[in-house]
Amino acid sequence: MSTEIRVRFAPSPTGPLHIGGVRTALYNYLFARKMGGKMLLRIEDTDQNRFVPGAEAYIMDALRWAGIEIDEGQGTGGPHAPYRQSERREIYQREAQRLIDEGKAYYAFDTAEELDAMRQRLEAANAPAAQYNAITRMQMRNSLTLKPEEVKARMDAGDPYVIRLKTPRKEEVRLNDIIRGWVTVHSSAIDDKVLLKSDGLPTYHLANIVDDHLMGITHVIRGEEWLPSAPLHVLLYRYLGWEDTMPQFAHLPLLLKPEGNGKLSKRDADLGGFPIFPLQWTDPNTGQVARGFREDGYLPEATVNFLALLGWNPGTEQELFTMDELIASFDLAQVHKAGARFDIQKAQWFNHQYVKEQPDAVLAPTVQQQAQAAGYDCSLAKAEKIAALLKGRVNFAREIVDEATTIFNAPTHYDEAVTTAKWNADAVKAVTAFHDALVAYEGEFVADTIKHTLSDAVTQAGIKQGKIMQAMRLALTGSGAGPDLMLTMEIIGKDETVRRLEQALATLPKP
RNA sequence: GGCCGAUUCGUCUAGCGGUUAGGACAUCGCCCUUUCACGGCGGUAACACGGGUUCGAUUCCCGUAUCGGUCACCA
Repeated sequence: MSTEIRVRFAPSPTGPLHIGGVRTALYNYLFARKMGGKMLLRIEDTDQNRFVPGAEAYIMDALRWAGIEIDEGQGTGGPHAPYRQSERREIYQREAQRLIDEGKAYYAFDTAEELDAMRQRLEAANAPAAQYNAITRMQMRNSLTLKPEEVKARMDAGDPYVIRLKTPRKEEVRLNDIIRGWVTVHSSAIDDKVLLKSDGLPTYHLANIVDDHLMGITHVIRGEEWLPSAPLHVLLYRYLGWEDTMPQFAHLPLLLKPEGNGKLSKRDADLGGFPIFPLQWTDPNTGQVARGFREDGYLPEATVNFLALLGWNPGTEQELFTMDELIASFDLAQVHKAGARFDIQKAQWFNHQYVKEQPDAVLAPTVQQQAQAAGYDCSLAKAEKIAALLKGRVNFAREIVDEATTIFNAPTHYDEAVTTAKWNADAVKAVTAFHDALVAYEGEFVADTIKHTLSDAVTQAGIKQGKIMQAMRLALTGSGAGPDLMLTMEIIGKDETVRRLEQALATLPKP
């Protein structure tokens, strides 16, 4: 008997993966790695109506981007293939048939209209719950109420039918959730769920139990929205005779709106101006483009770190984690029970932490590309220097170029407040002296030597350096604020520095 | 509405009977810096309410309130 831990991420390919889904996948992955187990990917595409082309590929791309590795499953293969539920229909039909044969499920022929009528009738009668259950099923059209000959006749005639679970009338169903502890539900609250749809495909409830069992899943880690149907799943394991190897459940708290009520939605993302999908997604039907964390400039490491801490924490004060560190400290018992509001500011802070630690050479291509896109001429070497200068100031790599406009452009105007306050006779004298010193200077033009040249020139002119630095900055960049001036000059080069000083002297008002 | 779950600073959270209720984001102030930012230091700020249990409840139990989820031939 194997004790290997096996978990699965089982998304439905109905569109781009929601960021909450990424977190669910992440927790599964962390748990699997932590326990030395396996992470499976299964595609739950049993709803033909909701199938969206490209969604499956998107899911796999998104997981790869996040650094979540799949050990077995769709796209990877493994001993339990196929991992796409639409390709496993015979398996579900076989198990559903077994439930029928054992009297634990039955055929139902009710039409949508009949079901509607039943619910309306029950609601009108103020029934506690309008559901297809132990009581109401005897008034419906199914193999429990119809004569065997009629059931057979209908099936032979090709009448559409579903298979429903014969839920017991009164029975306590208990399950021990790893995160929440014991949860007890009375079977009367569970209705006769459809197990096999009239198109021959299973519903989630049947497919997930059958596959989890067949694939040897030991822990089901999924969103809290499944908690209400978890007792039904326990019942199914029992009826299928698999209760002794039933996986353990862990229901994760949901991601909530940044403000207001309800769970996080696409709409909140649009309103708040932040992504809700890991990768950009273009709807194949409408052509609408939804932004992604990746395209917005979030690093996968930052996104993962942010997501990991949204609902879980290690109990220590550590905030920054590599994937390996997350794996080492992850513990399902430390997952918080309540839903977490989605705070994009925190995500930005995490990104800042990671961007400033990126090697300059890694940032350089992005900077160069952004610079070129903005119409600037920028070598890779220059991009690397700019990255070094500015990466600590930004939340996103793409913002580096925004911060670098004073490097690419000579001033087109000069900040008025700074001009008024700092552009005086001493400033002109100092800028002139520095200009002249630079023209005569023949050595290497780097921050260190520039600093000395500047300092010497200004001192010789009889001026205190501190008094004119703002003016110097104004002359060179047009602004009173910005990154280190010496490094800025090094990057723009001697010729351009000299030229800008001349421009300032010629343009700024004579004090 | 029925059922299930949750409830600590504005937000993410630590806490698992006795703490000056800790950290992080955000915010404010100070320092650093020739400037801005980064960074460092510090401040403001929380146990939903009511009953129990207990020598003692943020912590355990029960109500109430509020929030969330779920009640499909969707997952």
